[in-house]
Amino acid sequence: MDPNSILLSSPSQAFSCLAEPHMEGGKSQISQEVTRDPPFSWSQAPSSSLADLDWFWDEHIQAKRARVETVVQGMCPSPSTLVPGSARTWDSPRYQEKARERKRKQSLPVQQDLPKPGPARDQGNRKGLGALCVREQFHLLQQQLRHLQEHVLQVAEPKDPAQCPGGSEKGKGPLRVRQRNGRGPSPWVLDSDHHQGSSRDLSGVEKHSMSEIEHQSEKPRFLPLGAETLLEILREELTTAVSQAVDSVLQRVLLDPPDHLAQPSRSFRGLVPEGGSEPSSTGGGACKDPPPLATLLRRAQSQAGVPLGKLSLAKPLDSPRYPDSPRMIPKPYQAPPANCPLTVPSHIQENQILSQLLGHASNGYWSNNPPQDSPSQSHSLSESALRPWRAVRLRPSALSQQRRPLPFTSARLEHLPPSVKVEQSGLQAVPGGLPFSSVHIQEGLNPGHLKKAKLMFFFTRYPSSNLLKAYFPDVQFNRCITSQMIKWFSNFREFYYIQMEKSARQAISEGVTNPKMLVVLRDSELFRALNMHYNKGNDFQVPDCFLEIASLTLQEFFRAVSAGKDSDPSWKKPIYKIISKLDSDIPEILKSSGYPQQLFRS
DNA sequence: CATCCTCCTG
DNA sequence: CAGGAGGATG
Repeated sequence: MDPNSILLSSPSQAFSCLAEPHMEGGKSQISQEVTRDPPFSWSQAPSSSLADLDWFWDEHIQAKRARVETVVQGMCPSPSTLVPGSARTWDSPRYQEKARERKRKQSLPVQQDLPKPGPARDQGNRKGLGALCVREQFHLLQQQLRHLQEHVLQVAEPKDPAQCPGGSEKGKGPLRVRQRNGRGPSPWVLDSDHHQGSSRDLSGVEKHSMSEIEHQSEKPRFLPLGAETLLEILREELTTAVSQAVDSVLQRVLLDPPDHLAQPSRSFRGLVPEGGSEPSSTGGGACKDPPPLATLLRRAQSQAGVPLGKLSLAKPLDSPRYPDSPRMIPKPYQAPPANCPLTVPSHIQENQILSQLLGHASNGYWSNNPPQDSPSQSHSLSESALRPWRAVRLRPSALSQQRRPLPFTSARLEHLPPSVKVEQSGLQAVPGGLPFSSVHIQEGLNPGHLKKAKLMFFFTRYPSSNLLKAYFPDVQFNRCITSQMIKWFSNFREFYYIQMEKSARQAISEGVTNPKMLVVLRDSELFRALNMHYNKGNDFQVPDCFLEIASLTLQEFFRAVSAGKDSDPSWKKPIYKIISKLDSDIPEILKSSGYPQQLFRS
């Protein structure tokens, strides 16, 4: 549908048709629109509306509106001051809306089995073929472990036993240091060229199976504080690194035959045997191809970098500050090598993985500097005071600098081709009951899981239960747990959509007419609200693809409301449907079993 | 019948 | 966020 076709010269105009008591006219118009909308045929408008039903729906709608309204008003105290004519938009005349609303005929359980074009759908797992590969991978890992161990030993060597009475500081010291060193590449490697020696703590590592590393908890008592600290760090890092690496390798091997290295997507296309999941056409893409909006996205994408001609609306907003560019500076996670992660030989990747993991949080998602956007935040503060709907902004030229939504740095961590989403339930179930991935399965869900789920929401709004199982290997799934988690996402969605609708309406009340003008930026009100909700503490770098989805959602709401679709009781359904198709792949880091804990130390 | 989704409420 | 209702789907 051509966005321009729904553009209205003024927002008030958009709503005037609702406000005016054109009962008949309005109704037919709506139903027409709906019916001629092929993709959303489910929102068919049964034209049979009884008089009493009208009344019923009037109240119903009123209630609903009131809800949103209160929310909006909380943020937009005096919209009328901005656009005089728009004040009455969806506010005052809401009774008069011909509540042609028929029964809550909302079909479309949206997600359900919309064959998620996404990679993350059910994949068959191929066992057996990978045995050889597994071996190979293990060798590699072991070698790497050996190297690491060498470093460890060097550092671990007791310098002067007498100096260290005992690890009184053990609790805090390591943690502090770890946080400090969190980013850089293996810190200890740098200054560890001395001290040969052995700590019983680590000497046995190699002999035991990897998973046992975790159990080697006794710590060398007589190490100098520095060494002890390093040891502590190392041990933890190694534990997570190894388990993660092993997990990934296993997953890949189990799910993907050896030929996966060269042609990831191909190898999987043939695999998707069951689950009605259609062979993902996305190949390597993160955000799957969104059929409906693909063009829109692409357009936006192609527009990026092209100086927009008339941004008269935006300019006033931005001019007070610095030019847009600073805000657009690529975030840390715009990893350069992310381009060709899949073509890299696996062992290289393996190395990178280990070093990265050991380097801790070198995947750009973790922002150790919470005030990441501090510069812009300070601005937006004052600015938002002036502009209630700061949430939306004209599409800046630099938006979506890296349009390919999935070039996260973490791609380097991603063994699996993006299109390969492990959909099996955890690794515990690995054949042969490998001792690895000694995940401490626990009964219920803890706050860590909730937090993780929220972060996952940045990538997937409609996760399947299988996906959830795959990403929470340390959770013993049962009906209850599954439902609860699904409920979580449902709640997330609710909040998300409410925010979107709110912002869209605000934009409309501000006189915005072109949906393309609406864009969610990191310093926008909307973003802050979302970030606050899903990423309290800011310890995660919100992926750009989420911003794009958010922008899209916003635009869709804008269009719908502008077109008066919101008089249809199920007017949101089409939007839900669209959004449900735009789930992205979730980076591997989020899958690691030990993940929740890692969050809490930051 | 089971599962999931939205909406509403507390 | 959890519960529950009502509806859709397979």
